[in-house]
Amino acid sequence: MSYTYQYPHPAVAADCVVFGFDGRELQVLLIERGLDPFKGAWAFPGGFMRMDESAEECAQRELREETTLNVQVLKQLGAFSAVHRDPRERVVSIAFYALVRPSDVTGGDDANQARWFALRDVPQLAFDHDFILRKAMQRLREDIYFEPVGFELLDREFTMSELQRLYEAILGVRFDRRNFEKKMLQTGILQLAEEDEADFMDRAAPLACEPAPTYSLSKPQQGKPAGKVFFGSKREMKTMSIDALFGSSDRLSEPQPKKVGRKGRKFSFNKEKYDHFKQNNNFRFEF
Amino acid sequence: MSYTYQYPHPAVAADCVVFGFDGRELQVLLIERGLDPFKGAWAFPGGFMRMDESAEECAQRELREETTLNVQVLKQLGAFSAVHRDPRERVVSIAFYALVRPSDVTGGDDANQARWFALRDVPQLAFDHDFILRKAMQRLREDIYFEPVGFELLDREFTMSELQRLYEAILGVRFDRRNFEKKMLQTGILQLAEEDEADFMDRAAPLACEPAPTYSLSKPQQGKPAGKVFFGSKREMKTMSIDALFGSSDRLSEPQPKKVGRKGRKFSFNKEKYDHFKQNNNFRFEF
DNA sequence: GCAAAAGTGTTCTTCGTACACCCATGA
DNA sequence: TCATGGGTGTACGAAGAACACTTTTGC
Repeated sequence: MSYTYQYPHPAVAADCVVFGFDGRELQVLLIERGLDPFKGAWAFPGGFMRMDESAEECAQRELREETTLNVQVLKQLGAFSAVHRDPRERVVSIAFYALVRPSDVTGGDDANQARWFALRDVPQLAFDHDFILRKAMQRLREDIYFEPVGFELLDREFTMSELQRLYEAILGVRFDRRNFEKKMLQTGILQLAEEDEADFMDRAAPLACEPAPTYSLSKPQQGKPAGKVFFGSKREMKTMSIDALFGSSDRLSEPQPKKVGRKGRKFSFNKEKYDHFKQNNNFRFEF
Repeated sequence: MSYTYQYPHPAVAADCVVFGFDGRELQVLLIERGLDPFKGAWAFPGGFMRMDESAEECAQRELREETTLNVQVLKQLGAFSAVHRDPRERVVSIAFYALVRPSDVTGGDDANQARWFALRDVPQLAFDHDFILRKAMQRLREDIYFEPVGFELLDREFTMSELQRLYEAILGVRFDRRNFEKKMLQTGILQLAEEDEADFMDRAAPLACEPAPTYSLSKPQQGKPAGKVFFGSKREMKTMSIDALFGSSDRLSEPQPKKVGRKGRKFSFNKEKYDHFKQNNNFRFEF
């Protein structure tokens, strides 16, 4: 079978940058290439677009085929169209990124050569995928200003410090614990997870029927609108380049604790508010 | 001549959304289509990508050919790849947007069917270009948070209210004049245009050799770092949809003064700071 | 003269930020 | 017992937001 056109056409492919979070570091899902070019090198899942699917559908399909991952939401990073980015023929790649939870992945690791890499351990990638990864990181950092991102990356319940570590991993900054918690709760996007909620009621309710006023921090302030939320320290951020996230700087290597959060109140996202923020892009997050 | 491939390939095109500002309204540059499909309809300048150029180069070239405009900076909006977006064959379009100054355009209107449309007057467009325009507007509104945008859209010298009108046109909000000026000057990105600077010295210097302290507003505060800059009223913004900018809402139609700025101190951008902000994306603008 | 725009400061309130001590857990 | 992390509140300063009157200009 062959296909003939009056003018030359490039091939069009879709590639997919999948981010995960193991509670400590940001990770990326890669595939080991089994064929030339770049045989043996690592690359993003992806492949050529069919004529009856959009680029997004293609990315979704390839991801499913190559990693067994079923991802609902893909965000387009853009088209990469440098003339010689593929040695075989002219290929324009449309790249996407996706966020997945650790729990969604553990089951389906049937894929032969799919593997998670911590961002700092990512080897040199095939094609222009290093470049694409950089773009994806940039984009993730930009998006986090306007959209809460944790819901897709964390398990349903998480501690405040897990959430904080996620933000720190993505932005490459460290926040003051108390301020982080304060501002995160101010948004009203978080609620105590059920168990803890029950626990909380147990402690608070036996004597008084109303929620103990001393725990007002634990409950999202329903009355007030969420308002702006700005985090952390400008100075720290300014001096931190995106390279830090790739391990080429050692700024982030120093504070590397051994174990992940021991105990702590569990939170979950208020789905309604979360979706609202996602849709309206009115969640703000400043370093 | 014909080109044959083992697998089907889509055609790849680049389209270009060019924004301009006439001092009052945001405008878009459109081309009347001379051929089917959509003959007679308006569309963005654009065309098919050659094998020896990137999508960006293609957009640049097509823009030059169709409108005689030479645009340095194109920003990619993304790829549009819906299966049936072009009735002829499968076409993936990579869209860009550009900002140009009125003064850069007046000269070269050799292009037959190129025309500026105020955003509210844009007719229904060919292909999925309506959709692309919406994306472009969204993107422009997002970008304006992180990058000063005026330099590319305003003439070298402009009054504070021209700048304000530009921001209002893009964001679909109205700002308090005094607060807008205050915060804009705080950034240090503006300076008095030369004539006015001279005028200012004339008035201030004859008696005292030092700049008159009463005019401190007129000079960017060089000492302090720019810091964050947030504008306007949250409430107004919240209730204003992007539709307002397309004229489907009448919120913006009411306050429509007849004439453009009469007189006022002229400002220009401090090129150095401007480029710095552009590069580092550390300019912030909040409604 | 009249309508529209330009020029100009202050006050109140909100929010960001910095910061320290005690307790619980697990090694 | 020691190290790590969790839990909690306050005080200061910066910045946003609201706001009115006078002068100038163009018609």
